[in-house]
Amino acid sequence: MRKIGRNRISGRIVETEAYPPGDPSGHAYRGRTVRNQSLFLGRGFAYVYFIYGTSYMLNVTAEETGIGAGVLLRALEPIDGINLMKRFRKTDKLTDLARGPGRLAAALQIDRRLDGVDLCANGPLWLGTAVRETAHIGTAVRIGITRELGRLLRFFEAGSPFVSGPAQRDKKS
DNA sequence: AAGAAGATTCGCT
DNA sequence: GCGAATCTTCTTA
Repeated sequence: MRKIGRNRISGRIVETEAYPPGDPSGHAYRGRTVRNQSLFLGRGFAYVYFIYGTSYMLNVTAEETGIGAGVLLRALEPIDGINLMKRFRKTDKLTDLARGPGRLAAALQIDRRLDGVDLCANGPLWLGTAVRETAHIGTAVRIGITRELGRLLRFFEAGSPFVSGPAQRDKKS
């Protein structure tokens, strides 16, 4: 859920990737830095960073205070504020509004100012409640990383047209 | 102090 | 499918 002034933008999370403690591909692997300090805040905080000179990424922290770990939000199924998302994303195509982590952040107008926000509090960005049940959750390898390639730490709602990636194959099935 | 790599996206072929 | 765009951080000299 995202609140900008009087407007609300929201979507169902349909794709995530886990970056657990000790993962060499995770940003917390080499310890706390100025950039990644939000990862160590405790559970349920936002970790936002800028990458490739083009995109912001949004993570939800996932471990107790002092332990760096997070879950990357990779795709949303748009629910509220669709017209606003279309404006932010400069496209009218529903399935392109938040399919991919950089697009998701752009659709919700997320930048560094939201780094460290408590996602379980009354603020500009938070985790809401499910609007409906999730279909079967598929499992696959993570996208765009160069280490720990074999681990099945990407999760997505099977069959959803709002999920990113080449073929949404469920490696586990 | 300089260079390379990075949890990506977009436009063009 | 391929390469450019473009900023921040970490590594190496």
